[in-house]
Amino acid sequence: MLESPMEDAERIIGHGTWYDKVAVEIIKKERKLGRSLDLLRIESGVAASGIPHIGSFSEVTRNYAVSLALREQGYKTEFILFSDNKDGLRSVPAGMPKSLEKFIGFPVTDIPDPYRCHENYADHMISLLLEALDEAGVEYKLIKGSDAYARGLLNEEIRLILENASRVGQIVKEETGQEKYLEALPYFPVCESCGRIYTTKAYKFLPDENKILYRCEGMEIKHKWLKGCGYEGEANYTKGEGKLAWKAGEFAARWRALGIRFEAYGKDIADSVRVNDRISREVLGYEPPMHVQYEMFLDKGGRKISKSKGNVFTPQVWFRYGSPQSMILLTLKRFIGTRSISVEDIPRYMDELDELEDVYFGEKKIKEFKERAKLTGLYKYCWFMKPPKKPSIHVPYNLLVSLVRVAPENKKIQFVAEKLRKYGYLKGSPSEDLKKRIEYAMNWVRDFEETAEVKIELSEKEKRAILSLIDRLQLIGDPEVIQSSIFEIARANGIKPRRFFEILYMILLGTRFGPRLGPYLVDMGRANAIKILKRSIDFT
RNA sequence: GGGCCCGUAGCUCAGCAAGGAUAGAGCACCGGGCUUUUAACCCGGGGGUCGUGGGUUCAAUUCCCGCCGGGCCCGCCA
Repeated sequence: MLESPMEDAERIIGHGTWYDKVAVEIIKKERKLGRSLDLLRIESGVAASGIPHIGSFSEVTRNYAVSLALREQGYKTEFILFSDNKDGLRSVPAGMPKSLEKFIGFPVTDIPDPYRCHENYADHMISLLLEALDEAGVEYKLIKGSDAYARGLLNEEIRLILENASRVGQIVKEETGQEKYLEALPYFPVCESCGRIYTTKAYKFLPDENKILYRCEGMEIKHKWLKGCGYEGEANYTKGEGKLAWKAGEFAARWRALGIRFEAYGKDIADSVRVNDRISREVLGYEPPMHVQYEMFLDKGGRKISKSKGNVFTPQVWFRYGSPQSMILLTLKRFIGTRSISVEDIPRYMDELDELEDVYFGEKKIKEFKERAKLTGLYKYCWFMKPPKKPSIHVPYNLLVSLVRVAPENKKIQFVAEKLRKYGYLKGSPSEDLKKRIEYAMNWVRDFEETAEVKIELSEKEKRAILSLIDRLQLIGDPEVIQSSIFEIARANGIKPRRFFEILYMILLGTRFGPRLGPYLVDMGRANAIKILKRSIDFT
């Protein structure tokens, strides 16, 4: 039984992506619960303790895409970015100053910014992520954990959780086997004496005074014992003098306080989410948001990404070689499936985005309706529903790279543009977008394909040939004449032209091939070429 | 110990969510075109028991279960 195209069309949900499907499920669930649909909040929790990487970025884009899908279906949404800036520093991230070690155990919002450009360590870290999100066009409302606690946003939830601490402890034990919270309260006060947060153990709740009694005992962090200072004190939770334990109710508290209806999470925190779902339901009386679990990105390693900053694959690194939309494509096209990625994959995503654009603008025909809808939808989500009005010029990334590689240093863009015109990709002068693409390719070549000048062994015959080419170059400026001179010189010296070209390319480009040599020598500047050729003779 | 993911062309992978007709791409390989070298680019070609065994179905690469192989996460904290 075959479906007619029309019937097929009616079956497409939203824009045909699974984000649209998730949105439908959220609505279905909320209707069933009878909750208000006036404003649907979606949350993304972001860490502020390390350098934001591709995973942090995708955590946000994936949640954001769902909020857009809801909006596309006519609902009002608000996308919340919750910065976990009260988390303690557990280790010094690779590439950061060792001096930070003395702050291990401190809430990251209380640690000074080692680079002194932001108010504190957490603000510095989160600003790196926000910068990338802004460039990508994500619209969000930022809530810092420190503000939320200080303003008392979670007061009611904290009180409920502390009043029912034994129930919470029981849930944690049932779901994870961990018995810690059967004894300790699920709240970490900041030690008033030493300033650390993970070293304290909360042991008594005084509901009438909004206070929690604690001792600064110390705790095991990453297999190392972090010593406490022994101080005994009291923390007022309504003033933000501490925070809830992540695993034992903090998520749940946020969900209820903010009315969160959806939150996707990485599989690394699956246990915490499961615990929090139960706490939300059983202790706070709030049906938890719908979830989707996504897989992690793994670092393939490989290329040197950044010598100084550790080997973190950050959005900033991506933006050196590819557009924000190409990275969004990476994060949105699939949810499941652990993927190993590295910078080497960027060209593929750039090309794939171009292909999606072709489908979107009808330049590439896809017969099957559903397939077309899906790809078009994905493209729109890559632009967060604000796709360009006109298609851009699509040049395969590796073509740009090979053109840039051989382009003379001082006139890269003109050289590449001229070749592209010749190849039929370009009419007239390059657009801003194309220039940007050339820039990506330039960064790529500069960072990964910089060829050291190659020393090659030259025979006497070959040296003579190069010397006579130098003579010609000093006199002749016509590219075509130079081109034929190369053949003549090769033959005159008993060298096969093919071999001579190879030698010249090795000397000039470090490769055995290259662009048409006559024009190229002129493009790179004859004086420059002469200098390099002379040096090659001196080498041997 | 608990949980998740992957297995599709020589290689890297897409497709699988809402099952549908000869299963796709890039690289590699082979042939041709273009450039007075090469590369690039363009056209064409070969190459697949979709890991495996069952089940559901008119129909399974797609859904369900078992098995084999590879990997990841959690089991402190976040």
